[in-house]
Amino acid sequence: MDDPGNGGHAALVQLQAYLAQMDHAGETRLPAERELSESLGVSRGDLRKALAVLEKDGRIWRHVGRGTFVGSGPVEETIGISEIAGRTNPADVMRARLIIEPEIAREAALHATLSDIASMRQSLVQTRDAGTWRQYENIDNLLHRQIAQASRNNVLLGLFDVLNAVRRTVVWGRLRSEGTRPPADHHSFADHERIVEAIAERDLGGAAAAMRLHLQQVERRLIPVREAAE
Amino acid sequence: MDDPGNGGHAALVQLQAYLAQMDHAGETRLPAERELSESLGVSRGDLRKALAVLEKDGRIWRHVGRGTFVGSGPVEETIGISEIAGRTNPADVMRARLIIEPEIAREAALHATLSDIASMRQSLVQTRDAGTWRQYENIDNLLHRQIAQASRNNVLLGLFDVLNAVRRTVVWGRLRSEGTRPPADHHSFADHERIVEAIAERDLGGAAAAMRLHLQQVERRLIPVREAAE
DNA sequence: AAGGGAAATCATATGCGAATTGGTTAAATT
DNA sequence: AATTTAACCAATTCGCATATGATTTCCCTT
Repeated sequence: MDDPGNGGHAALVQLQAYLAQMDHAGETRLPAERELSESLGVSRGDLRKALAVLEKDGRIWRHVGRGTFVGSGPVEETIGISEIAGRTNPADVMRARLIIEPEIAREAALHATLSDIASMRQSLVQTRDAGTWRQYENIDNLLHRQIAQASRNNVLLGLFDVLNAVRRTVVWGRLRSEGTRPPADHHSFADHERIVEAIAERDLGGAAAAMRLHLQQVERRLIPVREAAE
Repeated sequence: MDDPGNGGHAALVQLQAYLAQMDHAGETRLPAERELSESLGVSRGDLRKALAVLEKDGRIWRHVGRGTFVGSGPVEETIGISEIAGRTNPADVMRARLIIEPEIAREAALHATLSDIASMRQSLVQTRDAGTWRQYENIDNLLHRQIAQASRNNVLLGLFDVLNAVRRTVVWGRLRSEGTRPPADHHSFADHERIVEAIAERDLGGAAAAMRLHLQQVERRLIPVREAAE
């Protein structure tokens, strides 16, 4: 039993027993390696070998400074916007918007309450009254978020917020010339109205199509034409 | 000029000048109110009135403990998974998956490299070899993420990660009975193979359809039937 | 001399208290 | 009477001490 090379195996057995006993208690974090090695009566090296096996097996999860946990690892609690934004570009952001926002509009057409729709219509008026591009963009942001909120699906709303944060980080600084204001015939005004009207009429496909059209207009404006690519 | 009631206006003018001078320097954070009021030679109360005007206008953004910033506010740098997960339910998560994952599969069919596809095929084999449900779920997770990675769109990949983290938080603890292993005729095996094959054949629509079918199977398994709702 | 274990060391993460900052209220001053 | 000033509150950040997993070094046993 004390053969060299079996020490690791013995530690693995003891550790598995410990895990089974602990898993029933609902605890997910196990003691520090220094304590556990002494508690189990095995060397820290052997304990680490056993832990490595279980980690590769996906039964535990280790992280420096935090500890060792049972299960498929503590779900990453927060995600960094800049981590995503740092490795992408405006084209990919638009692609992602074109994928999820039309479907969000579709869900909104299905689930929006009358008060949701009233809020959207109020934002529509405010976009036309915007005196500066900055004001316009704020209200435009608000309107798109109101649509996401009207989907009554907090997961979609959360994904929208992430996407929006990434977008604002990626295109940061790309401000339109200050002082000027959105022209009265700006395409977005009509686009937005079509979207809200489709939602109000519970036209699921129409809402999705209107949103898709709107985003394609924005894309065309943001990225120089590249017809052949599609 | 020293009329009472005009003090606020004077402060607003000075502050706007300060903002214009600072905005060109690229700095987004302005000094603390106590310093700035002394620096501009106005009372803190008047300064705060001016700041309130600019904030309502969307030109600056204030947050306790952090400071005051120019622009439409410092983009929220991190988003908490539990904030999303705490206000949702498995049905909404599945809904969101059904919206974005098929489209991710479509993008993957368009952009996947040969090495991407090879990795997926390897995961396919491993899912069949999984000895426990826990192992199976780990590899299943990996496969879905490989597909998202193959889209070559880091925004979509980031959104997938968020969605995945939310999913794992929402259904946390809903573990299948330990010890048993996935049956050989588990529907996911065939589903996964169809998805990967469609991606390998660059069949965009097929990949999306196969993924949608797969997720609908999973949904049916997770949530008791509710045919009438659709 | 070789192998293995214990201790030292490193890099990362957390916890806590002090300092900072916007928001609010009370006192003081003119 | 009104405004400025100061004091206080609540939320946030920052720095330092501590904890933890990873890695290296040293020493002892055989």
